Amino acid sequence: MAEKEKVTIYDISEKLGISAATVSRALNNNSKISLKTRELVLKTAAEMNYKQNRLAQALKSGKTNNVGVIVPYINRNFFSSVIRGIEEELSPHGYHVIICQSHEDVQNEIKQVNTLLNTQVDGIFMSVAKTTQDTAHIQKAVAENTPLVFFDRKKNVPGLSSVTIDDYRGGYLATEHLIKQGCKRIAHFSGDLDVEIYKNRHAGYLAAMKDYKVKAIEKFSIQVNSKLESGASAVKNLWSYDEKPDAIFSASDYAALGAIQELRKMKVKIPSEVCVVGFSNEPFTKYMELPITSVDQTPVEMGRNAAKVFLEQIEGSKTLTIEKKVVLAPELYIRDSSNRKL
Amino acid sequence: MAEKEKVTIYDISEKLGISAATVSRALNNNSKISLKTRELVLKTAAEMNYKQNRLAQALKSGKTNNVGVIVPYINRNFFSSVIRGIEEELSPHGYHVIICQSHEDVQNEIKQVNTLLNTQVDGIFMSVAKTTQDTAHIQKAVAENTPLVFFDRKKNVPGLSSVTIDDYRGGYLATEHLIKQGCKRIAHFSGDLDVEIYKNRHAGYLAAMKDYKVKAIEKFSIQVNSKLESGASAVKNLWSYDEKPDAIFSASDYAALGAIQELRKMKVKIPSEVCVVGFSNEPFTKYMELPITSVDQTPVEMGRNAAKVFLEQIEGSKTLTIEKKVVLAPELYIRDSSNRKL
DNA sequence: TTATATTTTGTAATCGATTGCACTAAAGTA
DNA sequence: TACTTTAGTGCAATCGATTACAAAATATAA
Repeated sequence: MAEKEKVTIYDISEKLGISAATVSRALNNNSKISLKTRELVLKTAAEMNYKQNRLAQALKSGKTNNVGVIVPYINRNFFSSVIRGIEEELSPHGYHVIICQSHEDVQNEIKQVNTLLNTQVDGIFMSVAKTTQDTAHIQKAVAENTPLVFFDRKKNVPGLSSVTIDDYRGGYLATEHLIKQGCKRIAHFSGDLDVEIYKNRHAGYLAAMKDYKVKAIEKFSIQVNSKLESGASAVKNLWSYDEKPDAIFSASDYAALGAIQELRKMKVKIPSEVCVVGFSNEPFTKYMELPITSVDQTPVEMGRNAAKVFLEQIEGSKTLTIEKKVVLAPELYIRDSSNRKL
Repeated sequence: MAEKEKVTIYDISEKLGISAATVSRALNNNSKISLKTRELVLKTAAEMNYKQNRLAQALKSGKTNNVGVIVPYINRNFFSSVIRGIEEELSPHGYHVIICQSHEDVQNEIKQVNTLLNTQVDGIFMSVAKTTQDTAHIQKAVAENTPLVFFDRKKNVPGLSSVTIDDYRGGYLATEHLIKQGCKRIAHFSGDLDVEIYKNRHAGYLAAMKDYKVKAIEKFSIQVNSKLESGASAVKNLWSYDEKPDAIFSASDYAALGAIQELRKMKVKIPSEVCVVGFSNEPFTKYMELPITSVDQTPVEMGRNAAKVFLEQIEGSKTLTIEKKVVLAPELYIRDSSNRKL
């Protein structure tokens, strides 16, 4: 009904008796055009409620002002926070953010990259799926000259930038803190060591142990996944040994929580007998009755930084590929689960 | 460098010595075209690695295959879960999801609606900002014939569909549960009663009280916001009275948690002396040592349903506007904070 | 075999904005 | 006055795909 007819530059040109080219030039505010015509056009355009057709513009220029973000799941606090950062940094520059989920599966990831490239996004942000090994689909972006920025979980692909946190440092900080609490037998719950971030957290743990001359007991390093049960069963496992840990540094907050719950059942006192530190600073960690110490990954900042890297890339000369590796400093939030000085 | 030349239908038509129109028809698989040519074209297209230019297509057809979602903040669990539902339902249909944040501010909301309409999205999903009163910007979508589906927080605009949960029922269920636990003096923490969802939860609370002939004490209804402190101070307030509540139904999980923390400080036993029920089923509620009973809003389902409504709208006849109000049933997750039968 | 119906294909316009090139008119120079 | 600049516009092609209409090719009927 109301079906507003869309106003085009042709409507304006007709109304003013000038060519559409002139209208376009006036609107774009640059070329050589007389002040008089420009003002007339701008005024008329406003009166007629003209709105640029961004599709036509995109077709002509090849620039869509859309970027894509690929994450495993959008409703994980960490990822949605990164996306928030990206959106807030990019939105003032006129970009729209398209979100895609890989469901932690390479096949989906490949599909998503392809459709994003096909819709001609101006850039792609991604945190790769845990299982991603081959990077052919990612290199396609390079081949098509579409900037791609990794965040958190990256792959080493020449020409591509990344924004990550210093997981090694995060692991180091957490472990150092435990050592300073007087802990001597510190266990580590790591994620899949084939995934870079977990490998680095583990390395940070080992480095701190070494620096402070605390013996790292091999069987105290246990691989878990991000589930409560996984942390719980790791604890059962550890407590079956004669020599029991007096601290746990878990690369996952969920596993840390599972561990705490299990320890409670076993009447082990936290933090006096065992200190626990998690990783990610999930919202729940600070709400617990026994708030959990955790390493914060500053996800919103990560998103903002990824966006900035993208903008530099776009605004810089197109031919020159800059490969920028931004590494953010994680922050340790010390809470009751590991604070003996209460 | 590699800068792959994009293959167009003209390249194919040239290679095969036929017209681009024929190629287009073969690709679109519909019109009358000989089987022979179609197969030849499809084969060649595949060989040449042809990819449709979605921009050109969008310009011609006016359909972008993009939809926009406007939420207050994307990194709130509820909203990101709804978005997940929308994405998962729409992605198989070839749609991309663009996300926008209103930051709970009408001015931003207006801006977002406008830029989404300007980029010609095929549809808009939104949960309005708390402060939104005027709906002129929303009616603009109606005027431009762009389907708009509200979820959770809606406005009454003729012609627009919505997917919400039955907040009234949620409030009723929570209150009924408390009554069945034997509670007689049930307090209610409500949100801003100008906001429909909070009004309805409140109404559900009152209705259950009435149905079960439990006296609703006026001063036991307190307006809070979604902050821990707000819940804590509401408790202080309530406990200054001679007659103290023996249950709290909070329309916010955060306020419920704040209340629990305050009650703990006051050495009030939960659930034996006071039962507490929250609303939203935030992830943290189930992780607490004293897990909190809460009303689940089935956000992913809400997103899926909103997407379905949109698809119906799109696929149905364009002229006929269907106004569909989907109301989902909330679910009460009973946990220790209100379960006396432990 | 010729006339007619039916497929199949091509031509050209269209979606809206941008831009190289050409042209006009006004200003500047000798 | 005659000639060169230069500012300001218009023309028309372009970005790629779609589609009404016309034309050609093929099939069917008489």
